[in-house]
Amino acid sequence: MRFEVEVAPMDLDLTLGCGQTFRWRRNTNGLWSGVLGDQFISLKQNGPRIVGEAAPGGRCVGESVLELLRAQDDIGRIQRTLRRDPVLALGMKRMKGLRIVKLDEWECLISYVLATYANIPRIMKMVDALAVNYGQRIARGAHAFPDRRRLSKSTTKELTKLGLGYRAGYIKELCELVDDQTLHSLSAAPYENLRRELIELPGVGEKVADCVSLFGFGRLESFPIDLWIERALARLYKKKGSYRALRAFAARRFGEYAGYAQEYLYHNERMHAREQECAFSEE
DNA sequence: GCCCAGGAGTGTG
DNA sequence: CACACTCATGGG
Repeated sequence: MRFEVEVAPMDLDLTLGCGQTFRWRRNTNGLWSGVLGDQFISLKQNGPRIVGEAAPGGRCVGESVLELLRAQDDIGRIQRTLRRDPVLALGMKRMKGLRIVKLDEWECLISYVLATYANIPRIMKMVDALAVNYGQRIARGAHAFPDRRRLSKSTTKELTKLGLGYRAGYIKELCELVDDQTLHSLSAAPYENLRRELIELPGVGEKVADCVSLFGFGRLESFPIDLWIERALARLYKKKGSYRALRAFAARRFGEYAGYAQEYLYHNERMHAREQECAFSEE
């Protein structure tokens, strides 16, 4: 079933490829494929339109894609707000098509617990291993991300063997602790409460809680600070310090759209490290 | 082989 | 509060 949605501004390669999400792959033709719910989906950008394809009978797939890509975000307004920061104002326009994604809460929580102290290729491999081994098989040999019930069937030993390392125990504990009711109630919680409750979960510290708040629960004021963001803040703002201090700095400086500022800085810093085109520079 | 990775947990000063 | 150490492993 073919569908078409409009999202503007939009850069599909940046949005799906910058390391926010771990289950979307791009082939050499620029076709992205991934899974939303129990649907295997292919996406291709055609200017302001996203042309997609899903298995026959897939319902509301277009809506799922609009949600994933946060089509309702007013990027113009967000960038006008962030432009008050002179560093971001410098090159933010070039990243207009980079959007924060909205992931499934459970998948996001598990994914970012796996993401601790691992690089992105490895995270993709771990998440994929969970899907292949415990997720429901769907179209074209693809697998849905396993829900709590399915993932509970795993053992710590199996998970370790799949390459999760010390993260295996956290995943087992999360299966016991986090049910749909928990996620539902967290969805309705104010950001600070959500963050506090996430941090109480095993394997979830401040950084993971901020990622899950941002990408899983859609809280745009969240500002996850990983090694790249630490470097960006030190290089571009001469700002160093504890997580708490950096977080307070970001909240003051970037306000309600700190999440977008974070994603711009994160992407920019990685490009800078690769000595590729980067928009923000200290000079 | 070496260094690094979208860190967290625990213990100590 | 700030450090220091451990955890387990694949990717570049």
